[in-house]
Amino acid sequence: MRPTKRDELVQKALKVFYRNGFQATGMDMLVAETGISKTSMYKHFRTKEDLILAVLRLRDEQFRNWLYRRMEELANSPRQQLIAMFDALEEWFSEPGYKGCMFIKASSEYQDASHLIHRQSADHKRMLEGHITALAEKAGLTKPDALARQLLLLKEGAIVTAHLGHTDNPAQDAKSAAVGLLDTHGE
Amino acid sequence: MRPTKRDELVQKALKVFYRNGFQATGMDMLVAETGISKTSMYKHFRTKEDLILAVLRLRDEQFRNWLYRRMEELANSPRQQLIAMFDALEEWFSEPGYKGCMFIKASSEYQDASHLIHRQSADHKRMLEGHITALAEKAGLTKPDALARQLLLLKEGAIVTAHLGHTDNPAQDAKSAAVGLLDTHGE
DNA sequence: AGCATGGTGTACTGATCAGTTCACCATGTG
DNA sequence: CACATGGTGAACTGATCAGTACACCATGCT
Repeated sequence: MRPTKRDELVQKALKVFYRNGFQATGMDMLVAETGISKTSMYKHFRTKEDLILAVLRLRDEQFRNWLYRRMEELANSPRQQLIAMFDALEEWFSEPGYKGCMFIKASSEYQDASHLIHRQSADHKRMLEGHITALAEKAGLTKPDALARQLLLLKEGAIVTAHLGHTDNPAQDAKSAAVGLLDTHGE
Repeated sequence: MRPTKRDELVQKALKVFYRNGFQATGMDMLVAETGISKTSMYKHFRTKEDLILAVLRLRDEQFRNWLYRRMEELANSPRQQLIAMFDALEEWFSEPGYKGCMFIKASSEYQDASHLIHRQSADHKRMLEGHITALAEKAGLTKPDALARQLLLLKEGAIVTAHLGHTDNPAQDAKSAAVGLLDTHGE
């Protein structure tokens, strides 16, 4: 099961969905942009929704790997890594074609909390929370779970603010706030 | 120019768009749900986009009025009002049918930063920022503009987190963080 | 050789999309 | 009375939507 057409499709569909939105992207556009035949798509995925779920799974893996790695590269101590999260975010925001968080957008387009796409987006956020909480524990901070949730509020806020684009550098605003939070959470 | 069919349409369309999303709501659904004829709609608005822009204008007015008033009702001093913003948010989040921020969703569905709908959403956030900054100034806090931006990051983060629903009480998490921030911003 | 696997291209279905057309109706005001 | 204003209903256009049907092709394994 090596690099198949299926994987190629998911990777390319990820880019198109990210650039263009989920509902706004039709299967015919996917055919045009990926060069993969519609027949083939529907052999691998029963519905468009199934394809989107696969895309979100890939994006989850991609994003978490990237963020965790980048945090480790930018700082050594767990405490500094938590802060470095916002420097990593700033890098992301300044990439050309930045269009916000795929999971926030997915939950905006598939609003119902019971919808699979919505729930899978929530799962992604939960996994992030687990990682950040663990890091806060390793840093020996008080109330690591509450702190992690607060840091992630800053992260989500920065992500949507960067997309709205009405503010200069939300990542650095979030970073300053995070530094303050870490101070009040002791050590 | 008193309560016309036009206003009625905008008010009812607001609810349908909020509940159902923008792209996912067709004009025929609007006819069915508002009881207003399609002919009439297109007499008042040249396109669906025009209608959405009118809906967003109403929502902006509605939301800011509600939030500012609620902050004043819940607290007296400017400083306490800033903190009360998060109690107001908690009330909002726990309303049945809460589906996140209409402007974040609008900018998710109309991603391009140059799109009118996207820009009008950014305008809404800018106006909020102006108000909160002024309040931070009245509270005599240091760096009121930076503080306002940070508080609003917490607000946006809480809004999307409450919609994703993977966390218990993001409003109170945000409030604790806000209290911490206010402390570091002196007085 | 035979045959399965995984892919292609094209044309189609029925539904739905935004938007238009046209004939009609109720109200109020000159 | 006449006539404008603001509304209705229903049928329509042409495009696009998700998904299907069918005939075909290339590869590789046995």
